[in-house]
Amino acid sequence: MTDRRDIPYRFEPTATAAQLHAAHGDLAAGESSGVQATVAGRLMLRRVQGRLCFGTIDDASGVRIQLFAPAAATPDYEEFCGLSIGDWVGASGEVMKTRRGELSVQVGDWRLLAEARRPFPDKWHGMADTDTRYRQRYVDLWVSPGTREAFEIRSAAVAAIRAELAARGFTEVETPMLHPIPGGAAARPFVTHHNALDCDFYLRVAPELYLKRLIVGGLTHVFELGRIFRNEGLSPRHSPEFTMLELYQAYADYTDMMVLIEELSAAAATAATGGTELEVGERGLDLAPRWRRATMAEVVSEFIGRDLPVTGEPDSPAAADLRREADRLEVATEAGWSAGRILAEIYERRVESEIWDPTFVCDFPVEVSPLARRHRHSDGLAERFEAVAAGRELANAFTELADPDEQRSRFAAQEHRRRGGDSEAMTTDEDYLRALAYGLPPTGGLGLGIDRLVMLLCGTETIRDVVLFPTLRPTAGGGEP
RNA sequence: GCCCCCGUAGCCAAGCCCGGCAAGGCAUCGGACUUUUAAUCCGCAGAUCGUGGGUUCGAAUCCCACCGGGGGCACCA
Repeated sequence: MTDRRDIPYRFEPTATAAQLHAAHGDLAAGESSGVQATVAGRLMLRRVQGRLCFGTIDDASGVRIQLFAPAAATPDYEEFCGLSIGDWVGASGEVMKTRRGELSVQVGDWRLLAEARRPFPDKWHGMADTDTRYRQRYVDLWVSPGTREAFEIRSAAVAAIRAELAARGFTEVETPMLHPIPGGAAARPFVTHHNALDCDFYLRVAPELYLKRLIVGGLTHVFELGRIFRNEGLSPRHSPEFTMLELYQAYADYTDMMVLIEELSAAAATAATGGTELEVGERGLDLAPRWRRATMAEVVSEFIGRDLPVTGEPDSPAAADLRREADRLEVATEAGWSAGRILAEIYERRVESEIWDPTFVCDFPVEVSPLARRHRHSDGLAERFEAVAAGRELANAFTELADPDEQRSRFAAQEHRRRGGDSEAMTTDEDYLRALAYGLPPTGGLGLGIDRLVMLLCGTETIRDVVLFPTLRPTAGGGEP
């Protein structure tokens, strides 16, 4: 005789709930299929009615299926009725529809697969406390509608991006996460220590400088899709660890990167949601190419309502003009900032969040773009853009700066800012300069925030909804008793 | 780091302004029920009201500090 409480070492379902609904959904109410099936999942609902018991299990296949257990046919019926909501159960029997037309497996045999020793949340209200949802995601995934879906969207989007890049001949690589010199982005790093080498390392803030070393090394199409770490504030749009697609393509420039971002984003949206038209909050958004291209000067001028100067030394009339606008918009500036720096500040603080439809904001001031090549036509600007949608930055890209001498002077300018108290300014990476000295061909590169893209696909306002285990302050002992 | 809001049973919650026995629902436990769909009906039990201090005859409620979360600012993508 089977001990139903004896957990088996192995269990073999023959069908998922989704498969059974697809194969037998057209059975008439009260009809039996004659087909045997074994299903397994978590018991989400249970209705005992005297000599009949109905259970609803969720097997994560997207739909639930009912277990129909008549006392006369179900072994250990009393014990079956005693199963708790949240228990994992496997059941075998004929696929049938009840008189009320609910597709079910009539339980001819069953096993307990795991006991829920802690009670599951309310079957109707679910889990409302965000703290508990994030800390106990293993419960949230079962009881909160949409949680699992968000991570399926995320998985589909990432898979689509990898497939698109493979089809274009890109090589996926993995570069160090432990960096002796933090580089590739203006951000404060996490610091850690290696005992055997007795030296500090920084968790990477960007893989950029390593990936460009690979272009020097002849890997002409490379990308890395992985976690990066920035020791900065948390917000609905910022997580200390987040996922970035970073990509470099030899012989390409930033206009090629625009096309690539459009195509990758549209492919990810289509794979994950079935189309490029999305709903974010109350508003619609379409990721289909072709996205708007506008210069930073244009979008800021539009916002303010008149043409603005773009470049100028700190003491120029252009800088004074922009400073007046910044003051009027209550954007703080510092003495010694060039016109471009002020323009970029106004853009970041006031304009970016107002841009809704997907837009490439192009031609950043060169002084805020230390790794981007100077614009081929416009003095004082760099061939750099950010992709913006729904008021949020999605991606950052440029035509890469390849000249080692100019790169050295750009690093020097960053060092100067660092000495001035800017803790996010870059430090000089001598080995990177050496790599450039071996020759970096014309190259386009991009960094695309995967979490931000998935947020658009899910229509959510908070990054924690697309991160399985968001960073939270640890609790004593790692959890409640 | 600063500002605002929140924290009541395993879960969802009322009560808090205006101090006076801590509602209700789900889950659990016991009972009834042979086609349920958040099953229904009857009954039992379950609460250091986030933690600590203060005011008061009396504090979930008012005050202070701390812990945790959310939002905003700052910083950034």
